[in-house]
Amino acid sequence: MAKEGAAEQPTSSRQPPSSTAAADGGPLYGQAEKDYHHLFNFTNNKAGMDKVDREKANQTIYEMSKNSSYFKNEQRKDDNRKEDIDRMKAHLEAYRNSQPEMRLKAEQSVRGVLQRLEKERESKRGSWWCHVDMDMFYCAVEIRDDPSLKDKPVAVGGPGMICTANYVARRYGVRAAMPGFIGKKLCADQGAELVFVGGNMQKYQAESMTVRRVLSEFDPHLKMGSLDEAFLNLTDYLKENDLDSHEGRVKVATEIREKITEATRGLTASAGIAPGRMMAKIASDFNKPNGQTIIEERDAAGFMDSLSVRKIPGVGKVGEHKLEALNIKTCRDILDNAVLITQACSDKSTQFLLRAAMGIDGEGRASERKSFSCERTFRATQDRKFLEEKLRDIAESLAEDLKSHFMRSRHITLKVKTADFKVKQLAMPLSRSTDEADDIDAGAQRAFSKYIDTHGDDTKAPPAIRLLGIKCANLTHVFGGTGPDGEEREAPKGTIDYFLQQQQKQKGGKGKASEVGDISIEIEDDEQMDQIDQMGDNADAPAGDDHPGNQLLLPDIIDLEEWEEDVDVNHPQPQPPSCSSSPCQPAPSSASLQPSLPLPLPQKRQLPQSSAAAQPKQPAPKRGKKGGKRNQDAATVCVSGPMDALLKRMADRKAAGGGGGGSSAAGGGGVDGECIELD
DNA sequence: GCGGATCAC
DNA sequence: AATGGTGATCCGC
Repeated sequence: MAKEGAAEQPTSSRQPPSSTAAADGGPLYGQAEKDYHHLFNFTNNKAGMDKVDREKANQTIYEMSKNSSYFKNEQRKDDNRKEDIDRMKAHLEAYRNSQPEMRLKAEQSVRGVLQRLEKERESKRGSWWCHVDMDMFYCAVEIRDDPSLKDKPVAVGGPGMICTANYVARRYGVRAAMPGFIGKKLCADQGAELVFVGGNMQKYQAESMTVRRVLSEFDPHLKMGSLDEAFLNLTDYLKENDLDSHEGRVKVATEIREKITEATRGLTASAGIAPGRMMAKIASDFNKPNGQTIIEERDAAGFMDSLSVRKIPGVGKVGEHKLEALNIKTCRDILDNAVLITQACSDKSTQFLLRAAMGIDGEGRASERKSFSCERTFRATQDRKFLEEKLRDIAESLAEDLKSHFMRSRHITLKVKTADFKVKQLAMPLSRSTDEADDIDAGAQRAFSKYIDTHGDDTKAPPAIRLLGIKCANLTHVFGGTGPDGEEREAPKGTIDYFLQQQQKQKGGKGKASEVGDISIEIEDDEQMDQIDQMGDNADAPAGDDHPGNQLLLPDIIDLEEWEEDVDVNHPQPQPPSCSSSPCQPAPSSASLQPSLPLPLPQKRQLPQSSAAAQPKQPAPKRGKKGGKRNQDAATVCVSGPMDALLKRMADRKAAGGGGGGSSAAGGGGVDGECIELD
């Protein structure tokens, strides 16, 4: 209620130059910030900086960004979202004015859905998940190995992009995913100098393996999300070790973190234990860094209720703003306004949001990889020859990638980003599956020609381009043939590819040996999929895969359950927020947090809160106090570092050297608009 | 099926 | 010296 007016703001969106005439006469900062700073991904809304510093940082960021093409594009996108919102609001208005019987029906339907979900939650009791998240992982490794960095603001990355920043830097407003030159300025303005450290993927991978080794003791089927985080199903471990109690969980979380710190010679981790994957993940972020949070079943609902919707993995900046336009800020709000959401969101989104708000995990099967992609940013140019060569390089890189994974692709998509940051994609089906650079290149070049043709007539030059990329999809496994150098294609032991290869050999063994040139397999049946799932834990298959983050070969032990429905969001309306305000989360009911280890965190206190259900007397183990709200004041800023790509690229370059090899593109013979023919 | 968007890391 | 790269999913055409 209320709030409605906010969306009415004129925003002057439509005319690009006039509103952005900000160049000189444009809006002054004070006003501008109100309108725009929500556009940044990294407005710090967490603790760590006091308000003054925060405003100062935001001003600096705004000043450095306001005239950039990047920022102007962000404004454009934001304006589009506002239009979406207006449409949505109109839709909702129509609903409000609809026949009472209709609304009654909708309400009953929602009630039914909520009841079903409640039942589902009930049925899933008793399973315990842990999420472990390394604190500022890359940065922590670098600082450990060079203690002189300890008290300086440090960022892993470069002037172009920051992957991870330490907590000293965060105090100046430096964030992961922030361009390095802005971070540098933020520090400089406050008399400090940001130290950049180039990353070393190999090292991080090694550390990650160390962490994994420690964790596998608690759950041999653990799933590494990325180098710096992992999900564990602790249900069995807790039972088998007689630790299935609050105290037990506290103990396990503490032990996990201590063992990690010991094994990594000083790196710290944060952990969350909860009756679900999603809640565990949220919990691990709750007391970062070097902290832990345990959520008991009886506290789960209360914990979720007070949580900001932004904490739900899958609700990002845009989703948050859309929900905010509906006046929905917390998970409790989601449930209270379930009918509204039903009307405003797609079925998928509605399901997702309601489930998430109740703390119910989505069904997540780690599916087979569906695409390979490669994209490069460079200085914007119209030089066609340069661009075509870039495309060739990318095609070669992808071909290598495909080959090393024993995959072929039958469909490519060209991606083009112009100097004004607008992105276009062009699909190009191929006539057959391929892993040859020539083929990929031919398809991409054809798509590129098409792009040029449609974006510049004879009189007007095509726009300058700052990024080119290719995505290969429609994948099939390939075994048995010969590789690029004529050697037999054999998948590395321990990989899914290896598994399938063995299977294929067995099958082939009964009749015709594996003499068949190329065999393509598509995995479709569930049984096979399950087998693949189960092999992930092969401890012997660390395999230094050249690919850092991915290669999901780790299974996911999920309780059965049929409900499909996956993860994803998509809601209706945003609003021109002036966000920033939310001082982190209130910690609801009795989520007990257990410090342990050095832990510089101040003890958090909680006031009794009207936590709905009577508070069963909870064993107050050591210190953890439960009760109600917690204020997160502390100087600690949470933000887990988004993993990078910059580093990946560095590593790739180092490892691969370079793809060279010119050779001309074998022509896309048959033309015919739709599918490019390959010989 | 395509192209645009959003999200996580 | 000018805001990254990879993979996935969803939605509206």
